[in-house]
Amino acid sequence: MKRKVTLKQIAKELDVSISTVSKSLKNSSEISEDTRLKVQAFAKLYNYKPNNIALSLKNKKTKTIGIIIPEIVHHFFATVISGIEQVANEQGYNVIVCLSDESFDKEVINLEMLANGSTDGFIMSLSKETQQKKDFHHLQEVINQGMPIVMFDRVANEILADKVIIDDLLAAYQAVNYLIEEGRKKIALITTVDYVSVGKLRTEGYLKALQDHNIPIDETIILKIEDIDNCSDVIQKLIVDNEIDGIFAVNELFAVVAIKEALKKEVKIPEELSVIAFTDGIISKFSTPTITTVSQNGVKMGRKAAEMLIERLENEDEEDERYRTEVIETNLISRESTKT
Amino acid sequence: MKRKVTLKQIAKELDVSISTVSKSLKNSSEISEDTRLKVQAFAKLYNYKPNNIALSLKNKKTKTIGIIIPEIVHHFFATVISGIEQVANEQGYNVIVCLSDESFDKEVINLEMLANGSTDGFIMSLSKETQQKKDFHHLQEVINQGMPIVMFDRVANEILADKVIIDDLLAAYQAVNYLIEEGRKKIALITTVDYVSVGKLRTEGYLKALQDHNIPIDETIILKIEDIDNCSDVIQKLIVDNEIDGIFAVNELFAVVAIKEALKKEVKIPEELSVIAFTDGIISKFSTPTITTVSQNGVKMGRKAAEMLIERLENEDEEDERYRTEVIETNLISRESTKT
DNA sequence: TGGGTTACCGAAAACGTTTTCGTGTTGAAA
DNA sequence: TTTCAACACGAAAACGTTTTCGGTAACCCA
Repeated sequence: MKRKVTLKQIAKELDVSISTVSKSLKNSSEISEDTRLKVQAFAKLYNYKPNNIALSLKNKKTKTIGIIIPEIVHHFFATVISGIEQVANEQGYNVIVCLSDESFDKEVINLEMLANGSTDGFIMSLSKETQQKKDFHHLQEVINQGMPIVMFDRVANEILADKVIIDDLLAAYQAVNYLIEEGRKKIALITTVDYVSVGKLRTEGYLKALQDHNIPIDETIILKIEDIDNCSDVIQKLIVDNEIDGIFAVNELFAVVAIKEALKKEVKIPEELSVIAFTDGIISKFSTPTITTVSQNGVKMGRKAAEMLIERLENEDEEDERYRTEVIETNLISRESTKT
Repeated sequence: MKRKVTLKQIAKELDVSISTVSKSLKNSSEISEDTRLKVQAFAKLYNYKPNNIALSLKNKKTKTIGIIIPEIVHHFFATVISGIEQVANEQGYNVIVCLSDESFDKEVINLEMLANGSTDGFIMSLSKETQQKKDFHHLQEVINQGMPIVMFDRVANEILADKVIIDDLLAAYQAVNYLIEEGRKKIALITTVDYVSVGKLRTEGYLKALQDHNIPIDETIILKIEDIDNCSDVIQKLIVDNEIDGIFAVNELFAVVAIKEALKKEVKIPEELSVIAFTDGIISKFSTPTITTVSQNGVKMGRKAAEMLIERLENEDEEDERYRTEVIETNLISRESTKT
């Protein structure tokens, strides 16, 4: 087992100084061609590669991006990581991924851990608990230390930072509009609890669409679900008890459960009941019927977030305090769960 | 913006030496209580946290695990990462994720990049291209340098290293058995091209099950699919042209496409056609009908891989050359796509 | 008074780089 | 012969830690 070779070892073997070796490998004109080639040959032979840690310490740059997200077994977050990784890779950065598991404490711990030199900046989406507590001092502290943060999807208005979002309100508005224009009169909403920022915005979009079409808002067909694992009963009740003809769900899981419950009760989709879901994931594509969705381009969001972060990192001297919020466009993908 | 404070700065402020500060913070008995408390108070005030990079350089340990996988927008791989992250977190390690995109070159580049000091070891699953080329010198080189690697799922027999796998052959055998015992006589196989190690093993399991029950092997109902995106036509043809009554698919995507095509042709599932898929993902749970699957516990695989790697890292002095291959048990999850 | 402890602290090396600044040698010009 | 530039290379600092080794007092005991 041959351990990694260092400049010092090469220097010793060739009986020159460390500086000479370093310069030779960088093709410095200070060094004679003779020694230069000799050193390079030797380095190649022993497969010398500079030690990243030493470089990081010297340059005060790790070329590493920290990603902190609530979970990874989740189609949307996985696509975002994928997007981040693409541009990170192009620009010579690595990504180090931490999961908060929707926990405030884990989010804080991970952030502090990585902030001590391990990464140059962060891309993150807040945990539910953090959004509920509205406690963002950990973010602020990291920002104060001069580390840029780019937030995506679940962002905090209270924090001054670059952000990448979709227009949740507008997209929800358009989705509900779509149902209305299809002729649906009684459109239910299946959403999350309010403290999740995107859930709240999507709910607002739903309400606004109804209002703009003078459709009365019926609180009994607005379902706020906390426990995603045991939602089928309450969703079935929603469908059975009310004569709804449309459902707007803030994620595809709610939608697919709703469809399954509706089919059980022999409600025809899309003839009698039309369903639109937020987030275009794998479920919508393969469910029967396939589900019309608002597609949230995770890869694009990830790419954009990474681009914004890296740009800040590469121009750190400029210290531009004008933070940008980038809005990624969504589009409605028509499938079998709606008529038109 | 207050940058991170260092030992040196604290030392200067308090007019003591760096060593004194370091020792004070470590509660060394060498330092008088007076100075100790003074230093600690100051450090706390300025929120001192040791710089990870400097520590890594000194200790020659990064406390970081490199993960290299083919893709991340993939339920199985995401669960594995999740499992790895769990135990890494418990043990104070971070994970840095790289994607090979099924490309040999990217796998090599990522591996070499991270091997230069960024990580203490690797957990990886080979890209398709690597398996096809059977070129593993990049792995061997890293191992020779003393970095432990744990391979999972798509492993290479040629490489001596710790591995975490499932018994693909046995699991496939059992799945096909299940169909046979259900009374199915003509069972088709939908699989990948042969160079993917797990695909090959699962195919072998299928063949063995048929042989053991004296069912003749019919090559016309064995489908090897290369292009996963355009497989529906050929799968439909398989179903229509042959009077099959069972399908064993090596992943859930093939299965769900098969089910959709069958339903289109009004083939009743599971009455006329029974379907079992490998890999228990999100599709199987929410497809209609839900799909009976061989569950491959990704979280468990990830956890085990991380445990094995960390154990090696923490006992590096011992240099135990006996590599282990851990087999994670699978289980068959009965759902609606099969009768019993 | 001298020798030995003990308590407290600092200097310096080490990890592996890069880079600035010297320094010595050579050759040519004056 | 002197002077100066060009050339080739090395020493050392710096990044932020930890840890070993010394060193200097003060104290105790004989």
